[in-house]
Amino acid sequence: MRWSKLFIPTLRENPAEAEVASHQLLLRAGYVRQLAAGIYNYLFLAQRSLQRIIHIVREEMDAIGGQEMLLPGLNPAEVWQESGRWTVMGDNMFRLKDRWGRDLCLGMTHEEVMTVIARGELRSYKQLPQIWYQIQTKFRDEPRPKSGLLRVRQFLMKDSYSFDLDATGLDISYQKHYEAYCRIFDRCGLRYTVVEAHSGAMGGSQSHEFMVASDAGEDLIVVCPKTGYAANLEKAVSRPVPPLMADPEGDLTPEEFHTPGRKTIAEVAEFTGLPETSQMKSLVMVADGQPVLALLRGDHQLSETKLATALAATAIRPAHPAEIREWFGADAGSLGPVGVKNMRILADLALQGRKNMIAGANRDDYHLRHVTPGEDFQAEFFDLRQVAPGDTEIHTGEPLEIFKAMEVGHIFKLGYKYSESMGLRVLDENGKEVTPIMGSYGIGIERILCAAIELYHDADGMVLPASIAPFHVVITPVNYNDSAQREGAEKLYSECKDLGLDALLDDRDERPGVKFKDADLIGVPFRITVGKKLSQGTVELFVRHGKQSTDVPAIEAPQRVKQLIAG
RNA sequence: CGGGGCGUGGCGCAGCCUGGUAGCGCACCUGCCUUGGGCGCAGGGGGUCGCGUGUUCAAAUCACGCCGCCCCGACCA
Repeated sequence: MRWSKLFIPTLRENPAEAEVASHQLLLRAGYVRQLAAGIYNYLFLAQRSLQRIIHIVREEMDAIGGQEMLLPGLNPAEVWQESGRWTVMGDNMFRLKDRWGRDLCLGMTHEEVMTVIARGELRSYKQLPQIWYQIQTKFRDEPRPKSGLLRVRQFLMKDSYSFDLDATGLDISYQKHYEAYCRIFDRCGLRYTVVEAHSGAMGGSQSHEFMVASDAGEDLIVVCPKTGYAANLEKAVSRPVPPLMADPEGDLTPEEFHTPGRKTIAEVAEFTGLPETSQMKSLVMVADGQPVLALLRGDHQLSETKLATALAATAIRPAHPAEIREWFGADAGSLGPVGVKNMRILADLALQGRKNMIAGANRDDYHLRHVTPGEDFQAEFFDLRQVAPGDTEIHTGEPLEIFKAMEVGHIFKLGYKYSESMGLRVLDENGKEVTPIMGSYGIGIERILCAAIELYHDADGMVLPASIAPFHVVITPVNYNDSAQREGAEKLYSECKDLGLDALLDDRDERPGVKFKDADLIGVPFRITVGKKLSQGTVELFVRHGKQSTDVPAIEAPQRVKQLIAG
């Protein structure tokens, strides 16, 4: 294509609202324009790049037997009410009414609709397994869209769903997806980590996320380079650093002492001269309307996800100050488990076996010393603790690393949640009715592009992998008014096209600097520069990644580009 | 939903405190010039100053209300 005819609105300066690199560059390079918060127009370059990503996704999904469909974005309320998610999704769901006042919503994902198709048509075990997928626009009314295309309200997702006769079948479908996802992200040129993910209180049994390490990401992941352990922080387990001071020996009796104005763990630690690891942290939470007391070692953080999982709760929040006062007769800062009878007490595993610790006395400005779990109060023990820097791998004690990452894919064993609640049944080989088991698998299409930009950019712009760049190569005559250069460039352009390369001819009457800057910005991986040396039959081959430039014979240049892309 | 910031030509900003002429850089258009990293000269077009109400002789500027966008937090199948 000829640049002079294209709409590629590059910007010299960074738009003020863009914070993360991918957002800045997508705007500057003329890929996208914002229409509203979290809603973007994908212009020519973005569309090309996304189509190349989609092409890769489609090839790999087809390769594992996936069958592409296209389901409606507009859904009737009924199917979501059947699964119960009409209410569970809350404000994150875009809802609307038709002219008759019937409730509709915009699809956030398509488990329900896929299950409706399946239950209407699948009759026999002979029809299983099935893998159905689509590449489709999803709508989510995010409370806070941010970071350009990273968290938006409308986005493209490849979502697939597997239907199997039994758990063994699901394992196979799951594994197929796992491997297909690796191939997809490999082909897109991403460096990624597969982590164990929280599968939710929603009946899921196993789940992996495909994460790209980046400070622009919103997730934290825990990785052990030595053992290969990798998990989302929501799910990760670890061996905590040992307590800094041994507990006093013996079964001592709890003893109240005055702690005026000391509310935080740090203040109490300083006041008592005992480290935070000798303190017991008491957090009052409300899970599905029920109060619960969560206990942790003083230096540890509660994982609300783990607590919710332990309680099988769907909604969890910290208690309000008024609730705490009502239930405990004291304010946060002086709370503890001793004498608490009106709620469940869950304690983190790190408190198991500890004794004679410091805890709040449930009396303002008083704490207790010599508090021992199992003796002075009873608690249910669970892993409630968030992995912290310095923790080690739970089995080996090898060091763990924690870093930010963005989620580009997620695979999920759904189990029977939707097939059960929505009445999907088939007959097995004995003629007995059985409920198929499902899996659900998503890929964020735009996030692949964002992740690639976050991973591969420099001060001059994007450095996209050839597989997802909008063009493979740009042919840049230094002076388009020079007829020799112009003709040489035209020739190279058609040769590139003949080789099957996606070529862009920069036929604009611009100064060379402008053309170079623009080409660098939009991230085309290769550039053939046609200048004065053309008279000796030589052009320049510029490699965007690394910015190396070499003189090559003009007749060889297109083939060289093709080889570099293949290699 | 809590906290903070911003809204002035397409983009980036100044002007606002202390009310009175809307300004700069880039981009754009025309002409000349130039052609290896966002050239140069000259001329030119384009702005309901987010919206509304109020104060005032007079509002981009002051007050109140609303809307939008960004950031932090909460939230995030």
